[in-house]
Amino acid sequence: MSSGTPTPSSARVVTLEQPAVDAAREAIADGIDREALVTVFGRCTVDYEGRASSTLEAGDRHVMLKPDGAALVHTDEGQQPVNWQPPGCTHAVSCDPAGDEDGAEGESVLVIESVRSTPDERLCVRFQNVVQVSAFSGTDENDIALSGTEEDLRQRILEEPALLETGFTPLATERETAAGAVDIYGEDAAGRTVVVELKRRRVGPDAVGQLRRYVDALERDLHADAEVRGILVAPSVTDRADRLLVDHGLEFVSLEPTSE
Amino acid sequence: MSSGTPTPSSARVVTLEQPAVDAAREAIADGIDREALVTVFGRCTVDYEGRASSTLEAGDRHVMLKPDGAALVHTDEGQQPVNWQPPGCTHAVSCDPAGDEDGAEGESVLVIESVRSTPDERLCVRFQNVVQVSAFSGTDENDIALSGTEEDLRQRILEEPALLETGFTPLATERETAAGAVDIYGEDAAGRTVVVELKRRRVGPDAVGQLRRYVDALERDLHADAEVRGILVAPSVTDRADRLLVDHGLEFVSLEPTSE
DNA sequence: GGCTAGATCTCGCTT
DNA sequence: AAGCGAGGTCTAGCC
Repeated sequence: MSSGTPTPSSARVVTLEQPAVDAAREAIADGIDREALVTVFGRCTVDYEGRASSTLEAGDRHVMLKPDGAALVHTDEGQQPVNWQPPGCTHAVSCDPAGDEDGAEGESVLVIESVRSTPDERLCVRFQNVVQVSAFSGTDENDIALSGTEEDLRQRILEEPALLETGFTPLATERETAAGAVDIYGEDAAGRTVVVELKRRRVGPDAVGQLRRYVDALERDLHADAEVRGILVAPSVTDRADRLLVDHGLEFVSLEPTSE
Repeated sequence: MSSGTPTPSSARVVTLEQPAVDAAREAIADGIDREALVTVFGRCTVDYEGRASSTLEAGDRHVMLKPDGAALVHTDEGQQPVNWQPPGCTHAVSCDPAGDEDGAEGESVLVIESVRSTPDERLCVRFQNVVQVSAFSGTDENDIALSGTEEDLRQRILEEPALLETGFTPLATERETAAGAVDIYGEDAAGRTVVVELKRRRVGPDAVGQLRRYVDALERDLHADAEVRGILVAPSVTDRADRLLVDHGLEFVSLEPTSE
């Protein structure tokens, strides 16, 4: 399928600049129908109601509607969208009479709504001015390959258990306890039960609490005076987390997800 | 400053469709210089190296470069970008000889790099085909107004402490302990110290661990046999969290951030 | 659908 | 710069 020359992309775009409201509505509706990725840039207000509720007065923003139902409203700042809707929403576009101070005007505004249920949530973007509408179609067959995750750290220990400590033997991953699944369950050189909690980066008090719950649960499960060791594995810990570890008789081993 | 008619937006856009590599490079560089919000859609590969590392083979994606240094790479699926760079990065755009199988070709590809330090991180997007380049300029003076947050829940209780329980008296918010700041610190009708942990939504085991740490820390701080009550306030709790509450002698009060 | 925990979490705040 | 916790977190996996 692939040749020496780059595969010519089948990607397409339809772009409108400064469109009239109705032309914008049509282009957006068409893009949604064609399952394109639709973007709209212009001056708009944004209202959200659902798990919480929010309002945002007029400003120039970039709106992205994805064919899977996701919606994103971006300002010129921040990595995160100022408003959004998760995948699974239904996008709708329409024209409304301008609901401004002068209701008698013949002007109309472009309205984009993204709605979902469970939970009921609605995002409404009203454009006073549309600067650009684009509808992108393309293909993306490839998934991202990521390394340096907690899963990599787990693999590293399973392949070389001595990294944790000499004589450590992993017996299970995701072993279930009354408090939830343990990252690595095993035993030490002396045959004592070991619970290992993995974190890909420096950890704070939360991770200690997690490990503590697993150790407590296992000590009950395994009956009586069973001694269960809890080991937190991470690149490093904060001071407060370290104090908590000591207070609760838990241990720490410094390891990173990947070697170097 | 604002009149009866909608303020004409000063927002502008420069759009190129199917640009030659060098024209794309120039438009993007110019947009970055002008502190515009720049978007590029086309077939690209993406490489990331930093806190973790990732690679992504060719596909059609939407790239957004923000003037604050943020970079986002979106596919047609998901609310989250497949790759990104946080605000504070430096964006750079250039043309490279096509690094494909046939190195002798005169073709060149468009390369966008976003780099930051602390931690050292680099994102590199290589476009085989550029379908559209846009550079948006606009203004956004307004901040979002959000309600239904934990802060709203706090205000609700401070204004009507009896919502927690009859006779409750708040004494401080964000009261510092050895384990961190407590959401609400107060005392009950009998004069006993009360620690309140707030959550805007249904909570699991984590929140119980948090409350537990605060109560433990205060019992040590306040000396000896001081009895400290810990109350978790949230709309609801999971079964496992409820069991943990009971096990550790903690209490639960059901409250939502806003009244209906 | 709910529960649990991870994430290159991001973001804001405080030290 | 680091620590800490909130978030409309989102997302994946499992039950």
